[in-house]
Amino acid sequence: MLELAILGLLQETPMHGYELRKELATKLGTIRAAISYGTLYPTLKRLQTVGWITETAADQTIVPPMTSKRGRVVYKITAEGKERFADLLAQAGPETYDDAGFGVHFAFFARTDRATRLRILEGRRRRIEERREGLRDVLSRANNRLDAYTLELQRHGLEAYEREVRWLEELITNERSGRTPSGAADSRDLPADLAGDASPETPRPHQDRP
Amino acid sequence: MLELAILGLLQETPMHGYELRKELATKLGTIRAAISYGTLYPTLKRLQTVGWITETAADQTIVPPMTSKRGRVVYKITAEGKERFADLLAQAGPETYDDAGFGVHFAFFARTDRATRLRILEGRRRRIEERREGLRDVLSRANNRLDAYTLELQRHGLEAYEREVRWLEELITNERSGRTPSGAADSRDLPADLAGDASPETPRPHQDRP
DNA sequence: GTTGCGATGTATCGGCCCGATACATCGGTG
DNA sequence: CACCGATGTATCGGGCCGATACATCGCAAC
Repeated sequence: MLELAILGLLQETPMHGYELRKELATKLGTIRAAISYGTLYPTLKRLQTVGWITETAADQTIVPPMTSKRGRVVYKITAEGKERFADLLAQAGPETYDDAGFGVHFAFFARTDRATRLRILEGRRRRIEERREGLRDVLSRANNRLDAYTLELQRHGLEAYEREVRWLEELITNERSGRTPSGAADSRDLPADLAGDASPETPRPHQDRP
Repeated sequence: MLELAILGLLQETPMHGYELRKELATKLGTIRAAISYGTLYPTLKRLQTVGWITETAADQTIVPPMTSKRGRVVYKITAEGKERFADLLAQAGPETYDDAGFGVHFAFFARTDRATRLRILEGRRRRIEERREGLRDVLSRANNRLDAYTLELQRHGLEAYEREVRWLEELITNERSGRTPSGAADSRDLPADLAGDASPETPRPHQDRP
């Protein structure tokens, strides 16, 4: 799942690990607080060995600091990596509907075609509905087996599920009626490769120091 | 964190692994969907080696099935385990305030004294407030750097944080005014072992459905 | 001016936890 | 009696986290 997020960000622009972590944090903020380096670097290494990203020496002309020794490492997505990213975005397995998986997929919906978006939203809704029903069963059946605090916890969780289902329903309706959340361009018309140079009103996905 | 939950359940009654998993699921339903056996059994083993629980052969007189071969294993909490459970419940570290940690602690609030409950609720509130502020910063500062879907994801996450803070605030107010969610007995007076049967009356802290 | 501190930056290690898998028994129903 | 779903115990590979270590840069305080 993290692999997908990394490929997605590197598709926008090459970065080094530290930047990647920050971008990941703002992009997925609500989904995963902040990715650990103990996760990030091994994952980057893994992505290199399978050839989806490459490691390039720091671009000295643009970014002077860290001149010697253990210099910065800039990661860049490969052509094969772009293919894999597209594949991963399009194909939705069961892990696409859990909290982390759904969040990452959703964060890249601007790069996903409408059919896939709908499929994922509906899969997610189904997943949450299942959890909601399970919780309702517990609450109705085991009402006197649980103490008040535990019940309150369940009640609060149930409310959160109900709210999420409503949210998903709204998104699904919007998708069906052709509207994206607030007018983002539909990805069907995108060049499939907008790599480094950002779209007009999407200024610098990331601002490097002047 | 899982250790705490296991000790808590075994304090109510001895169980074998399969039961434990089910009880865990209903008790923590909203927190962690269902604990994996790949987590449960190693954890039980670990708890045995440190001496907080013991493994006893299945009680044949009561539970006849699984008569031979790889029989059921019933786990029971030890005296030291009870002490550790009390310690873990009372002392709140940083991990007490993350999603999993808070959920487990909350699920055993009926066994926690009021001062500790307040401390934990306030710590959790602070934690969520921090996340909320971070998210607000992202949303206000990077409004034009993110696409509509990502923004929608953040907005939804922000709303969830705001809702949780309100929920916590309500719980804190209730605690301060001496009311537990619905009148569960304060744990100071409990016999430390109330096993299976629950509180007689379980009204709603928060009234909702008819 | 140098000292020290906070932000930037790369990397590893132990450990928790998950999903997949394997194996075995028990209580039914066809 | 054959099968099947629920019950039950257990391991393995791998993802991810928190703690930790180490190095550089920019800057402000002394």
